[in-house]
Amino acid sequence: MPYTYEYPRPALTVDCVIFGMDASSDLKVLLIQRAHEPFKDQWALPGGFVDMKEDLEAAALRELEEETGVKDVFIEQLYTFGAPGRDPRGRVVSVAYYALVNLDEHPVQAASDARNVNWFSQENMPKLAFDHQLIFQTALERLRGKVRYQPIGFELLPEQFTLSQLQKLYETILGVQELNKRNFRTRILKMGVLKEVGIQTGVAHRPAKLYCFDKAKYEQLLKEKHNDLLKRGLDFEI
Amino acid sequence: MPYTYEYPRPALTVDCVIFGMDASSDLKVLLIQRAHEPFKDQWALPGGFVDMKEDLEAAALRELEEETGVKDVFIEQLYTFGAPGRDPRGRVVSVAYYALVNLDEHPVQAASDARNVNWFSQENMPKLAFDHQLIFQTALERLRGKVRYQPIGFELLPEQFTLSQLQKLYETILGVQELNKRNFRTRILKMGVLKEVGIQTGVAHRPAKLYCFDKAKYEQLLKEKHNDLLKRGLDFEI
DNA sequence: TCAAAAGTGTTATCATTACACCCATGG
DNA sequence: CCATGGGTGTAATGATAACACTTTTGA
Repeated sequence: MPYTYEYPRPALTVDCVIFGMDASSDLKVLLIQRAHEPFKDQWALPGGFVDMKEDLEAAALRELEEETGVKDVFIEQLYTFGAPGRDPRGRVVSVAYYALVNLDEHPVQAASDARNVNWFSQENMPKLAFDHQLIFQTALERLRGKVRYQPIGFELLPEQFTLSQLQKLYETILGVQELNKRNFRTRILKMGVLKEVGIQTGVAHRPAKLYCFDKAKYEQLLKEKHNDLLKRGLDFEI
Repeated sequence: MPYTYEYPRPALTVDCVIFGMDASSDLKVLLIQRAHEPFKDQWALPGGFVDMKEDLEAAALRELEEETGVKDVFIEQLYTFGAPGRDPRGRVVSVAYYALVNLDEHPVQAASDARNVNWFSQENMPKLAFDHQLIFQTALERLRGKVRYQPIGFELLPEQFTLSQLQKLYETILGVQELNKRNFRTRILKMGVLKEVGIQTGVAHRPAKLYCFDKAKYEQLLKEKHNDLLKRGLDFEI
C-alpha cells in the first residue's frame, strides 16, 4: 500500500540514548546489535520510525518500552540529526531523545525479539553504527551540562539514596576523580531540596541517612530564585 | 512528478525564530504575514521545506537569507516540534532554529516576494499561526537561559559596544528592571573576555570606552575552567 | 555651567575551599 | 577492637551586593 507525495520526503525516526545506573554507580548505555544491513552486527542506539499519528516523544517512549520494558522514566528531546549522508539507505532525519533510568527500581527485560541487547559502561563502548557515536557524545555532553544546574541526576538513583551515592553519581557523570566530601554535603544540603527519610540498614559500618529529592520544594525554590533574578540581577558563568 | 514510499512519511520543515536588536536596545522578532490558507493573513515565523540534499541547518540558513538577506549570523537548533495536530493540512514535523542578528551591522532587506515582512518588538507580538507561539516562547526561554552562561548576547550587538549597551542588552533579554551598574561592570570585566578597542565619539556626554568580545580568550578560559572543574569539583545552581 | 551618561571606591556579608577530625556499625 | 564508610568543625580566602560618589563630554 504505497504512499505518494508531490515532493520527496525524508524518512523520520527517533533514536534513544538510554542512560542507566545501578548500585555499582557505573553509568551505562543501552545498545542493540543490528540484525540486518547496513551496519549488520554492529551496535546501535535503539530507535525506529515515527508513526503518523504519534507524537515524537510518544515514539521515543514506545521505542524505550519495546526495547527495555521500562515506563515512567525521565525522557527529554536531545537534538535532531539530519545530515544528508547519515544513513546509506537514503535521507533519514532522526529526532534523538535521552532517557535516565535507575536499573535497580526499573529492572530491564531483554527485548522480546531475537535481537541482542546489552548495557555498556559509558567508558567502554563499542564502535557504533550510523552517526550514533555523535548522538551518544551529544547526549553525554548534555547530561554533563544539565546535571550541574538541574536536578536530573536523581532520576538515575533509587527513590531513597545516601549522600555518598549522590556524590558518586556526580563524580561518575562529570568524570571527576573525587569531590571533597565535606563541601559536597554542605552545598547540596544548603540547597534545601533533599528531605531526610530514613536510615540505612544492614551495612558493615555506620549506617548513612537516606534522603529523597523533594520536588515540590525544588519547584518552589526555583520560583523564588527566578523572582530574585528579576529583582536584583544575574549570575553569569563565564 | 510524484514520489512514492512504502510507508507514510510526515513532511519536514524548518522554522526560524530570528531575534534582532538595534541601537534602541529593543529585542525584536521577524515575522511574515501568511498569504494563503491556512491561517491566511496571520503572522508566522519564517520557514519552509527541507530540500532532500540539504542539511537541516543549511535549510534554516537558506530560509533566513531568503527572508532577510542576512548571512553569517549566529544560528542554533532549538527544538523539534512534531505534535500530530500542529498543522491542519496533515502531519508536519518542524525543526526549529533560532538566530541572533545585529540590525545595525546586518541591515535587513524586505523579502523580494510580495509577502508582508515585519520586525515586532518581543513585548508586542501579534497572535501567531500554527504552534508558532509555542516555538517563539521556547526560543525566548532558551535565549534567556543561555545568555546567562554562554556569551551569545554579543551576537546581538555591533562588533564594538559600550558596557552600557551590554548592560541594556542583558536587562532587555532577561526582562529585568535595572541591574546595578557597578556590579555588572566589575563582574563582566573580571571575566576577562572583553578587549578594550577604542572610545566613543560624537555623544553629548562623557564618551564611553568601546569593547569587543575576545573569542580566543573566552575559549581559552573555558578550557581552563573545564580543567578546574575536573580537578576540584563542581558548581551547581539549585 | 548644566545635563547626561561614564566610570570608580569601599565595606559588610556571604559562599567556597581546604583541611583534619570524630562517630557508629558489623564482623 | 578494628576496618569501613558516615558525618562534622572551622578558618582563610574570595565573591557579591549595596551604597554613594567623581569624571568627562557636548550643547
